[in-house]
Amino acid sequence: MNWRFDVAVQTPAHSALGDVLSYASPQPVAPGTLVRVPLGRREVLGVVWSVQPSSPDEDVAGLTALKPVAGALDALAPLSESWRDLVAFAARYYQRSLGEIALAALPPQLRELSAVQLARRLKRQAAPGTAATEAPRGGPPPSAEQAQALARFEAEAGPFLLFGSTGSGKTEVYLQAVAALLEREPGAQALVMVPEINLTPQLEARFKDRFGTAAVVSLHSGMTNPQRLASWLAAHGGAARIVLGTRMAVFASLPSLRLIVVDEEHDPSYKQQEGARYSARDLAVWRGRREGAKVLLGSATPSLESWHQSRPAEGKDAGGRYLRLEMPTRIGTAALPAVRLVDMGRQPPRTVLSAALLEAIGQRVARGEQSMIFLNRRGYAPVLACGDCDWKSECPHCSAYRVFHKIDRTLRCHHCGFTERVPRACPACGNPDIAPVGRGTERLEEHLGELFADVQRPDGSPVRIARIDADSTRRQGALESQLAAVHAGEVDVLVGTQMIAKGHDFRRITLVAAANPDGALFSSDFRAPERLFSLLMQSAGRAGRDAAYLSAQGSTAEMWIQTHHPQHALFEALRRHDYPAFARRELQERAAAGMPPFAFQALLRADARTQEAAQAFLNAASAAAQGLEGADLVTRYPAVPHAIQRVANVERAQLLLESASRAALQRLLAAWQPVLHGLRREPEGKGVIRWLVDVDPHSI
DNA sequence: AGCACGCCGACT
DNA sequence: GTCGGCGTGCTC
Repeated sequence: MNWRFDVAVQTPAHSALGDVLSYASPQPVAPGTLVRVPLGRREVLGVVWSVQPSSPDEDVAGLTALKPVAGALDALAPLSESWRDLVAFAARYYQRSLGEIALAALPPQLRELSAVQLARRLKRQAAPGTAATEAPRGGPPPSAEQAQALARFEAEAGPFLLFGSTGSGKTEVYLQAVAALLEREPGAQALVMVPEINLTPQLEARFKDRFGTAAVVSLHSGMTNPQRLASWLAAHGGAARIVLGTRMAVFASLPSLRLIVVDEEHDPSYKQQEGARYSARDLAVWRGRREGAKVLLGSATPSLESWHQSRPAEGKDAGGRYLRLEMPTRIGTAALPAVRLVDMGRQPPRTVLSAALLEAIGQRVARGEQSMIFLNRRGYAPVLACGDCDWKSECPHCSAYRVFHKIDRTLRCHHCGFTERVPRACPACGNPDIAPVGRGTERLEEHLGELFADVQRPDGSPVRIARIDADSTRRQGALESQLAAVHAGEVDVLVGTQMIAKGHDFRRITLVAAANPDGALFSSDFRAPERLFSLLMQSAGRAGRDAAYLSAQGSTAEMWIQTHHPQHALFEALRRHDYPAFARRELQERAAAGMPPFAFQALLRADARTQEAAQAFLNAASAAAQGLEGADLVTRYPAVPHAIQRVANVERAQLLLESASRAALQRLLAAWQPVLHGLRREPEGKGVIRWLVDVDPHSI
């Protein structure tokens, strides 16, 4: 008897190959087994998707003889059917090949290991891991709100949206939910996801402290390949009770998965922005339902999708599918910071930091407290311009300005990386008077130094100003050491981009300011206000985290916002820390405009040498979509240039699809895929470098 | 995507 | 005479 294996291998997204390739084997294995198979001249790792008896002369895809499987990694338990379902769903939903998702979900080192090496590795790992899980240490007694949220979590099926303000103790709820699960079911597994690698160490410490070192493993791209393999094997073998990780962890093999936590579920990092553009949060919800695991999404500023999905039943509306748990009170800390709006229209022209804000920061410096100022623009100035002619520091390769970095006197393109030394004089007219326009974090840092030159700390020493952004933290470990300096009180005023807004528990910061957040108010990106609100709420949460410190100082926590639109509803809601009010308004606008979450979107993007070629491909694709299944329920917009039209001499264009029916959109995308592949060979596809489909795109 | 094969310019 | 440029095409 001979067997035919259909195997998922890492076939490229744009190849004409099918989802699975067929191989022959004299022996059957269970689906989900990892195998090595020949592919062209190389040998690659694959996942067996199905196995069936076959005759040796069987004809598959025009081939008369199948190549034999090179070997099976059968020391490893096969990947479960539910895992394969998750991979298959993600591949289908995000329009990628099965093998691409499946292989990306496995630790990279698995590709290099032979069956023998793997077996040895498994034996080594199994030995120490057999120790029984330690009994979890008890946590602090839950607050009334936490207890109530936990009680509902235990009683209902979910999925749940835990809406808890910063400092309300969401993490403690996660810990207790996991503790209750493990007490009831000692063999169960929990998956806990966070948006960023930087946030895993502190969370890992808390979980290990509660559940013991052996029970917890991490899974993220900052780990070395051997570490990742070890964690993955511990999860797959069931030895790890708790897996902490970033979005990639949603694909971890977890045979006894019973609980999935998605912390900061609104965070854009959950959406992968290259390759397979999946949303780990959405896949977590899907996976939870498929595997019967409870799903707990948590945020102080939920995504409007999740907020809408968790709306209570009202009148004729049956409500959303999620259950909302609310924890409005900040515990163990002072009240939320007072929000002060500064009307920049009433300030002298060209004011960078208003007199009132400077005064407030100065007072805090004098008291030995810390302040933090956000500006979402790194570098010294976003543009350099000639005073005589109309020369500006455009990037020759992109449709964007190069940013002036004073530190090394360079003009740097933040899109393609093209860097040159700053010219001595205008390259166009020779005028030596070329000047920076606008402000970045570098310039703000310098400006503050001048403004506070005479301000003294309590001990009479000069004020200490520091900056944290992608430039200051380029070196390995630089972020950690700079954060440590802030924690140690070695900094009085911290300037930075949004990277300092997230998660850091600074105890002595009492004032947070947003220098210039107006850009997002009238952005062409309809999600910009949502991101701004969440960023400002999160930033506000950095101030006054330690109530004891505040009262000892006789100080209060403040969040300052400099804006030309102090009456804007977004700031009004922020002033009252009222996310529900913000969400209500925003959802009304989205509903009226027929935008997500009231409609579903997908983008077709094309990159080409010329904008015409990119658009020609998209328009041909759009025309070819006419009449395909689902097309009647999907609106196809005309092809337009991307917001940043040219990057590294590649022209980019995109076409938006929108439908009130997710199913119709999915049907159209599925039917479109072969058409798009075919189009590349046609004259319309000439000059197209690549194309891609982005389902539920984040920025359009 | 790899990794071949394949057909034209400057070097030991 | 060969080393090597990346264009085109295939992988069960």
